[in-house]
Amino acid sequence: MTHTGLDEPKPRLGRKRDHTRDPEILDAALDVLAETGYDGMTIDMVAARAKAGKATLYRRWTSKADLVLDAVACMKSSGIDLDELPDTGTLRGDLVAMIKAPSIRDSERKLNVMAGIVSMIARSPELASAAHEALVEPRASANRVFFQRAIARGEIPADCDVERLCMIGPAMVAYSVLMLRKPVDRQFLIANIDGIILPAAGLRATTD
Amino acid sequence: MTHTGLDEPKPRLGRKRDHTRDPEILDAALDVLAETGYDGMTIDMVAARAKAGKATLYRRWTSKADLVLDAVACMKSSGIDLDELPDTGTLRGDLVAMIKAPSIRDSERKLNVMAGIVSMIARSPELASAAHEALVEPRASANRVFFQRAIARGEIPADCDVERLCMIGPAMVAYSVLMLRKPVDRQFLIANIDGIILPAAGLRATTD
DNA sequence: TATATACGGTACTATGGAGTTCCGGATCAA
DNA sequence: TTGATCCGGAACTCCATAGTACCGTATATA
Repeated sequence: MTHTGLDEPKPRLGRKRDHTRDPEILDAALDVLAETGYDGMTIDMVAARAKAGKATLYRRWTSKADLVLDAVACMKSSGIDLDELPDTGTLRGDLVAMIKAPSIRDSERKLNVMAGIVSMIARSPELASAAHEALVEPRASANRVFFQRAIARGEIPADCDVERLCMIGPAMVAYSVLMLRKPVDRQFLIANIDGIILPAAGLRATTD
Repeated sequence: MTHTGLDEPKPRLGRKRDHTRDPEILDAALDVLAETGYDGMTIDMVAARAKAGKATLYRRWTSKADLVLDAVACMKSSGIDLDELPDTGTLRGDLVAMIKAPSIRDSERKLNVMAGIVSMIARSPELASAAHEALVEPRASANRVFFQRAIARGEIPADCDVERLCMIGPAMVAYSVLMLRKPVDRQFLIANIDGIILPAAGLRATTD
């Protein structure tokens, strides 16, 4: 919700800027970004999608790059809430509990946004870290909690390579969506958990 | 090496087209593609890199899209040779034998090319299938051979989900390079084999 | 009510790159 | 040698889009 637009100075007179529209505009930008990629996206498209004037966009963001950076950064606060993670008592239960229709749609959208900016990322460290914070880190953090809980419970060995285990799910989803262009479903995610992640964590066939 | 350029009709008179330059030009296109992405790449860049004239490129390919499509398709014949796969007698041996410095460089280049065209792929089915054939399928095919051999030997269960197992390695590499922007090394790949792939295939700690 | 600024919308300018044309020189066949 | 076609290179046209300017209108303060 917070963004880095140039909205700090408080002018004294005249009509106030309608900041309630910022999220709508950023959301429109993300839609266009996911559909056409960074270079295919035009400011006119975003303005039209948000039913706003092009000048309005340039009043709030200095450039296309600035708008995209802000839009990507603002995805951080959507989706996974680290304070409300499931806690089912088992590693498998926690991982499965993360599979919900809205969560699948959310991660698919994030990946399409990622697809639209990957080629930029190599040339823009700012965008790279924004994308990492907003698209990669949230899900990795959630997984980290689950695996550390499982270690604390003695459910899996303490010398597990947690960072590597955290990658498996996101890596398989990203590969399926971006490389194979195959949308993921519940069955795919469950099979990843039971067929790859749990065995890699040292757990054999599920008894959950 | 074979490409889809417009080189069929044999003109009768005058100087012949120097087809030995085609691979150099396509290779230059791949370099630029990997460095700047599809939209960042200009025909002038490719021509300059290949020390060729822009007109020469347009004599051979009808458009930028055509050139890129051909360049991507031609990667198919580089890298993995399905007729010369290692056969060490164990699944782990085969997988480890695929890890070689040139192979790592090759797959890193392929992934950077992929990064440069992902956003196009959603809108160009032709490019999508070319990329799949050249960048995704070769490695998956090699892995398929290894897992099927292992099943035939009775080394791993016959009801293994081979397609899913084939994805793990490429998915982890792609995630590391594209999402985490972390180049892979031998240690990373070995850890993936021992920590994820073999356990998922039903093999416990390595005895190889 | 008067003033200042935001709004959505349209018209404009400036820039960069796709694709074309033309050049002098090189290389083939006859 | 000649004529056709290639080559690398440079100069060009054309178009899309980033970014700006201005319109009439809406909404805030004073």
